Amino acid sequence: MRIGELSRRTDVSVASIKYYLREGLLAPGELTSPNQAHYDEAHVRRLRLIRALVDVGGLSIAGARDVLAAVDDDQVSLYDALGRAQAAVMARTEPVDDDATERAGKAVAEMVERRGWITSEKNPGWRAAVDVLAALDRLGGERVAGLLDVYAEAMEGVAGHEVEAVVDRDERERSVERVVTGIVLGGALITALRGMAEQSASARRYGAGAAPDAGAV
Amino acid sequence: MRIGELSRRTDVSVASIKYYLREGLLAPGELTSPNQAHYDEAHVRRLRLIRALVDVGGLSIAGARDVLAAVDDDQVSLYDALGRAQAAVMARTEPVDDDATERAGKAVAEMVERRGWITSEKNPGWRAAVDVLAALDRLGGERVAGLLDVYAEAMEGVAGHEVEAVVDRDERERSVERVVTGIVLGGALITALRGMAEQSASARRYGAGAAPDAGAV
DNA sequence: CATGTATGGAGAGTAGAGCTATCCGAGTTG
DNA sequence: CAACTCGGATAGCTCTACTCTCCATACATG
Repeated sequence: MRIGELSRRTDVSVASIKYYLREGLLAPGELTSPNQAHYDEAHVRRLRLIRALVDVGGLSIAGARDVLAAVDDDQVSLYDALGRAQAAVMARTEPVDDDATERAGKAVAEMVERRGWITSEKNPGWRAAVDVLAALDRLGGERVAGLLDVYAEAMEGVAGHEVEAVVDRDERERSVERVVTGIVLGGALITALRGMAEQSASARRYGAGAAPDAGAV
Repeated sequence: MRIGELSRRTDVSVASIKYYLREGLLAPGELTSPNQAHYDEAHVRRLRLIRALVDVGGLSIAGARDVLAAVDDDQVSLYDALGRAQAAVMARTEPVDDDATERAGKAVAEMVERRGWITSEKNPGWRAAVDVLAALDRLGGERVAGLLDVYAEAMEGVAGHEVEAVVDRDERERSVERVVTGIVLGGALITALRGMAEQSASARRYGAGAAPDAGAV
């Protein structure tokens, strides 16, 4: 198919498709003449993946390009893909060096020790966790910070299931794609469900009748 | 203190402070003369909160203004604050109307029914959950979608603890602030810990020695 | 008390992100 | 053969989150 049909099939404007081509998120079609190209089902699929990562997962175009490059590059291991997808979904901050950060670093290291997690300070999540705890420290948010182990336990349970579900020893490319969608869309799903669960928990705790449309905007 | 000291105390540039004043994220200082104003500890605190929401929580300035307005407005209930904070952290998409969305809507409704959650379609999380499941449906991501109940159960556990930790019947304003930081920063913390837990789980499953710096970028 | 630096407030300017529009010469369709 | 569409390149646009400049004060220092 040519670009017009690709656009119709995916509900992405021709201009945007051309933009993604330029930015390297989407492979060029096969040229049949200097100004005519063929696109196939793989392009349809890729475009849907791009929109899912960007619209639903909230990735930037640059972030999406990064993780998609990992999907395409068969030198990239599942571990690397995991790290890249994580880096793409986490807020990046430049490091500060204060007491709060130091205390936060210690708290994370102790938690990892306590739970016996096999991870390192190079994992994007480690840095991000330290940043959050440091910010909470500066704000006096000790009640939230006190839930560190609650959160950690919940994520430990989730992560075990995710790894089982997502990895498949046979097909590398599909596996990497599942890892990426798992991290990005799974994260969005967790956020969404947390919102619903919180509304439910507070309704149950403080009376369902109090605010029937509670949580609506 | 005057604006210069406020800037030094918080590591936020004077120009940015003025911008936050203009955008209504930060209340004006008390004027002692037409071009001289006083700022106090509340301003320091608020600025730190702004930076935490924006830098660590990834909120936009408009999103931060929204949730901070809820903190300041004593007409806003804890329920409303919950909904506003949720809306600010979730990716907003315009609704599509296709088969995938319909199936996703059914899956969410059934899950809510099954678990007996007290929530409604008006909760921002509900819409977001439907969007994610629909995107997974379009991508053939059934393995991730199959974890819906795993995620839901984990979030159910987390939400219970969060509501207990965060709400305080006595001080409304502080409570609202805790709700907001809990949703926004707690969400960032969950994302970070999930990343670490995933690295750990995959290292444990597929051999820790395989990739010592696994997950690094 | 003169002189230099800081201040509040307003407006304009800036850089980057993510498209969108226009143009062109070359195919394709009816 | 006329009207449409294409691939590719470039320019332009809108929005966000600052950042800069200006000016008439105000405070601070010798």
